Amino acid sequence: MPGFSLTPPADYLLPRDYCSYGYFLLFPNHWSVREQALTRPLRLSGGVVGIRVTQPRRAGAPLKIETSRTLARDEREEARTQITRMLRLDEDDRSIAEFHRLDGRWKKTGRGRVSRSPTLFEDVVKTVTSCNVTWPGTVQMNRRLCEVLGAPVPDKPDAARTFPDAARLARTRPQTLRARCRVGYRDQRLVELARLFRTPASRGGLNVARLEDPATPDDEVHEMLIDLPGVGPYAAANIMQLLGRYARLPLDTESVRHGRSLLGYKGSSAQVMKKVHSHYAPFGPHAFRSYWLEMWEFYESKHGPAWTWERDSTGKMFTAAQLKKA
DNA sequence: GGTAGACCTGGACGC
DNA sequence: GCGTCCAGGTCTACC
Repeated sequence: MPGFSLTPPADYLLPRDYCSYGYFLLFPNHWSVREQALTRPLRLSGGVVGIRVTQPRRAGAPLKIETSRTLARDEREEARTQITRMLRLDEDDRSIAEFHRLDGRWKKTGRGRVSRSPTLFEDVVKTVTSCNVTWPGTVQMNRRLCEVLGAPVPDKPDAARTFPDAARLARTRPQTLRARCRVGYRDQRLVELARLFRTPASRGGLNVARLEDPATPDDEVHEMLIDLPGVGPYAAANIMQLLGRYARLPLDTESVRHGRSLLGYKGSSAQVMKKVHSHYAPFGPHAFRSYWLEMWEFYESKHGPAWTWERDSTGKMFTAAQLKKA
């Protein structure tokens, strides 16, 4: 199998750092528990390619990237960029060290990276499909978006199809999204979202470069995100953490549950949310990482390490009823 | 600025 | 197996 290798940061451990956020369980991602390998298709300028990522069980060991076809040099660079984004290999070591200084609980395990998607568009759509729906619904929507609108990996009919890009989603009829992808009332919003990604900023579209520029102030990024269809305060804060901006907390009903059961807060949902917010405020620019890793540790205490979770049977672990029981 | 109610789907539960 | 209830964040209308 053709491929290439990628040198990660010295502390990088694929199972721990990739299986660190729920999106690792969403199509078209697939984590093989048995092989401890990530597979998924990527969309490159020369067409779709299937990738398989593995790492010897040693922090910092080179990542082995196997590809379903031989890539030209520029395509390999594209794949490298997307994989780097997805695995957060570009997360500044100093940022992780600073986080560990602020919240010493994670230094020993080395946790700090939270995985994401190869593109911002996929992250935004995944966030919108996680709003106002239980986790199995999110799993279903993402699976169907790929099955209905994704492109196949050439010569690999059994492989997952790509996540639809903005161009594909922008020309899909809302009725198709609703009927075949089961996205419900999100149909029109998703199409509008895709159109905003497709339209140049000079013609009223989304300024993606400005959003992804680390020099853009948090407040400006938040303002741009909150204007997007389907994006409210929770989704905006979540997209911000996916952009590497960890100061804001995407608080939802799960946060309230966490605040009550683990942090011992009492009162109305709004009061508990306020208290949860204050609880993580001392972690400043790394608040989200403290919050999220605490939540993740709780899930793992109930279900074992995330790298042992099977994608196709995990949905039911995170229904509201199961979490209440936990 | 704050809030009530609609939006849509799938899981849970009772029969 | 069927019907009903409920969970979930965003958006709009209204005060």
